[in-house]
Amino acid sequence: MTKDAAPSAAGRPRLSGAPTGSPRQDIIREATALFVAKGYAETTMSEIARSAGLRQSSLYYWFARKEHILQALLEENRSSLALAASLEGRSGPAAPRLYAVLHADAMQLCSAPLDFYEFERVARSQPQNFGAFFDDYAALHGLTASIVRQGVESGEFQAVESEDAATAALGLNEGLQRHYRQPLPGLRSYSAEQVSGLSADTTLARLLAAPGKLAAVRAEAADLTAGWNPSAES
Amino acid sequence: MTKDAAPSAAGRPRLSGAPTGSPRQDIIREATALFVAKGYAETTMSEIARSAGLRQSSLYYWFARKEHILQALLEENRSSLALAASLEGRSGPAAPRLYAVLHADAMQLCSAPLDFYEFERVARSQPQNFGAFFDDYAALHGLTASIVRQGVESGEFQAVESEDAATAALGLNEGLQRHYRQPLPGLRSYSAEQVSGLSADTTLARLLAAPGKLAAVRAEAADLTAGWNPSAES
DNA sequence: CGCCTTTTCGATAAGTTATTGAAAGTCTGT
DNA sequence: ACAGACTTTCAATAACTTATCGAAAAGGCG
Repeated sequence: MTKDAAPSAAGRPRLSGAPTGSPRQDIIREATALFVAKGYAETTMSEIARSAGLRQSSLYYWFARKEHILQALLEENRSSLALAASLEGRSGPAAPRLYAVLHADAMQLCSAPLDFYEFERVARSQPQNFGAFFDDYAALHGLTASIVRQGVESGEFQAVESEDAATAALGLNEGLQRHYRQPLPGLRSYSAEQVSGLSADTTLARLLAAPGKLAAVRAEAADLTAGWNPSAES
Repeated sequence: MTKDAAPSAAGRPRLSGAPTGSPRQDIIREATALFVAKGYAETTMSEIARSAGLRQSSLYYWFARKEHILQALLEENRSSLALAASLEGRSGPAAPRLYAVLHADAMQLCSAPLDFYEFERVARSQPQNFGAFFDDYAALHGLTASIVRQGVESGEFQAVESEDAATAALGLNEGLQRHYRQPLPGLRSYSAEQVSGLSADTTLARLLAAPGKLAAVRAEAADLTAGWNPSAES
């Protein structure tokens, strides 16, 4: 049941006559487009089925629950954690590493198919299926706090409590991604790059012992991120 | 239709025999408790009806749509805007006034019956009914930016773009309220006071030209807020 | 007493997620 | 070639949701 992708032409043919490619991937692709356009809660299984070219009840052959489609989406979005894991253990000043991690996380939050909070809501209602989500978050938080601690110990950063600083930094990322996804009426709207820059700038400006170095930190962070390939890590 | 509160004993008696006090207020009260406990989307009209002592369909005599109950809730939660409006025009240093506004806003976000993002989601789906929500937000943002600008001009703050700083400050409040309402597994949990302090501390530490003054600012802000009564303003 | 207003109720429509058993193909072994 | 197993799809339907409608049950008033 729920095989990954069977390009075989077996099974009852579709009424729509549509060419049955890789149903699982088709469903994920169409669902992603709909989630992006309308959000998770507002997208119905009937709409996904119509887009993917089969009937609503047939969807449940591939995904027993609506949340499982979301779960399949999640597993393609873990790159910022990999970057953080890589940069946490690297030598050199902490500030550019922290900037790179925060900026990459914000960019990922902005470009993900789903609003972070919508994702979190679903994850919380299905803890047994989304344990990886919370594990990843806790790991990212821990790595962020670790980089902060390194910066504090080296004197780059002011003397802050590293766990709280990490919570604030990630919370700022989450709060600001909203302003990219859903600009509030009457306020200016931001691009993903602007949101990510604002968030990382704000956190670093708060932490740096020498605030004048922010521009240099930003440039160094760009070097760290350049050529980063999430899947090419040990 | 939808009268405010008619303590008259007219109308068909309830099957439950419950004493029909002020149905509208009863419904709001019970719905609030359920929203706090389970969230808006997960609370059904049937549950609200059961708690309030009438039938599901009878609810629609008092509130034609589920969102109207939420709308009624909103109108009791506008105190931080009033504080901001009061403090924006006041003389004296900007830092304590900004701290007081941000702290009060965070406290309100934490103590509100509904998660900010859940509220925003509903508001966005019913713009004609929730225009006041967006108006209030834009007003709070404008006042916050104004106080930031005052601080920049007086030299208390670093030279920042005031609109962006306000966006970041409010976004941090919104992002952190989540950590109070729904602590993520594996991370420490915060009280409302801790969340609000962390948020206001973080923003002010980022803005202040003299970071060492944060403790003093915090104390002055407490004085500004002390004895503040939302409803006693011109 | 008959009529109007207020409030509640039951029945029901239309939409949602999810289950079930049957149908309609391909594939495999003999 | 063909019986049986396997894969995939479908229609029907259950259980739940928000919301509407007309009827019912009271009080108030001429």
